[in-house]
Amino acid sequence: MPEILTQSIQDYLKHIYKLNENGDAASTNDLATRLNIAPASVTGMLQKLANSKPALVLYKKHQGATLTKPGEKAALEVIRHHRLLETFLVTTLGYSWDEVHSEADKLEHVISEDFEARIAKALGNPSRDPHGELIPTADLVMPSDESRPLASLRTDEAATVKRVSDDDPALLRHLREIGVVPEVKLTIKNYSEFDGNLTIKVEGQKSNVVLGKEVTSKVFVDK
Amino acid sequence: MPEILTQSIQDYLKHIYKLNENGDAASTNDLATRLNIAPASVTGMLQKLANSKPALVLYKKHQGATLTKPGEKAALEVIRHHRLLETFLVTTLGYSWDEVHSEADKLEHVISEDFEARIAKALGNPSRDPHGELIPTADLVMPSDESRPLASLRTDEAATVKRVSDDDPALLRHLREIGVVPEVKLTIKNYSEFDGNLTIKVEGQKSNVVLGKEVTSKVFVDK
DNA sequence: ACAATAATTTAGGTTCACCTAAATTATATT
DNA sequence: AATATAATTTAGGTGAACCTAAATTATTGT
Ligand SMILES: [Mn+2]
Ligand SMILES: [Mn+2]
Ligand SMILES: [Mn+2]
Ligand SMILES: [Mn+2]
Repeated sequence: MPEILTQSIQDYLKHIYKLNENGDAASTNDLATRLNIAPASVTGMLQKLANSKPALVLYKKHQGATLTKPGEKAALEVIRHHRLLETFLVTTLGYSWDEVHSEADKLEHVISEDFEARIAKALGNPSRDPHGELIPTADLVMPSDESRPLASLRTDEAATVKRVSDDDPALLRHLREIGVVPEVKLTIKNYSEFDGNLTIKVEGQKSNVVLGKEVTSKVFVDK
Repeated sequence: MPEILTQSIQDYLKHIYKLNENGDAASTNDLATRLNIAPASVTGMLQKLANSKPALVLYKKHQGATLTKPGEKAALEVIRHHRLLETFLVTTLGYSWDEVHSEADKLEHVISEDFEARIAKALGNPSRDPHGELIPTADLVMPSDESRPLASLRTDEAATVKRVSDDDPALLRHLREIGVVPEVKLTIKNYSEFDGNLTIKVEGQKSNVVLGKEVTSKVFVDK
């Protein structure tokens, strides 16, 4: 049993968790892309994680990987660290929301449970991070998320921004600029059948904006 | 050239720096003890650090290791991180001074220069950490330290506590209890020729305390 | 159904930072 | 000066986490 979860293993579990959120098993290639590791190396690690005691992933060759219960707990632990850290960096150290992701990606593996508890308390046990992403609870349960991609809305529909993808600083700066941040309301003025572009009125903004799929697939809203 | 300084290398450099502070070169065995690594492994690493471009240490077999200028800068970088982090943990997150060392030992390798700059600013560019240890400046210069071991004082001498060794939580809790913390004044009431014990009156404390060498060699004072 | 393409796995490396055991040097004691 | 002791180095490992190139297995389009 990997009594100690290395930083590498923690990263694998975190990314498998995120891929699993989209319904299906995490494929070797998808993991390789996201982790920036050769597919062959990913296969090796998946085999190891599946054969460890306790098994952290469920893996059948050519079928991708799923987390076991212990694997999921470990993943949620890392994700909780990451999101609490991002919140802490913004709230306490004045980072902007596009600067926190990479810092949190390093710190998440290193902080103690004590540190985690202290920042959670200092922040008032927040339920969402600066990008609106849900923070797993202290007992490692992920709150349910009803939001859906902005890209799935059509003309005249209205919704509230809930969360945005956090890994692209340039996207985050753009979103901030056009006012697309959590809890802001917006209305779809037009949907273009041709390219999927959405023309959107954002609450508090003078002019409408047109957003392509690269953006609307990374913003999640509630109706 | 180790363009990237691994966590291991950073630890070696930090400990070589500290051993060098006591005047002479850092011996293989002393490093092995402090790093909890077999002497044979330390030899290997010292050879590697001496042969890297640029060389980080000066090393001649059987003579121990000294830092080169680049090695010293790298060491001071890590030490600055460590001490700023300790200060931050105490000031901002309410850690007590015996809890911060191990947390800082992990974080010191991972924070960005941006993080370093932000906490330094938030803390008002402190010159000492919670244990009174001097913090290297942002341009990596170590301020000079005039303090000497409490153990070197004799009967009737008076002094001010400047810093205490930070790596033993039990010692730190004891020192706090008897009021031996930075900037506190004390007077030597008796020196025992036999075992080196000192009987000490600590400013603000009702009764005298007797301290052995294990303690008095880890407390540093100014006259 | 079958070839072309894509995804995945196997095989055989590498690097890093360790280890133990044995051999070699240095230093200290008589 | 010789010997005992301590410090240091050499030699020959290991395990983790990667890599590339080649081989295998799945999937897709016609
Ligand atoms: Mn993030
Ligand atoms: Mn945790
Ligand atoms: Mn720094
Ligand atoms: Mn300290």
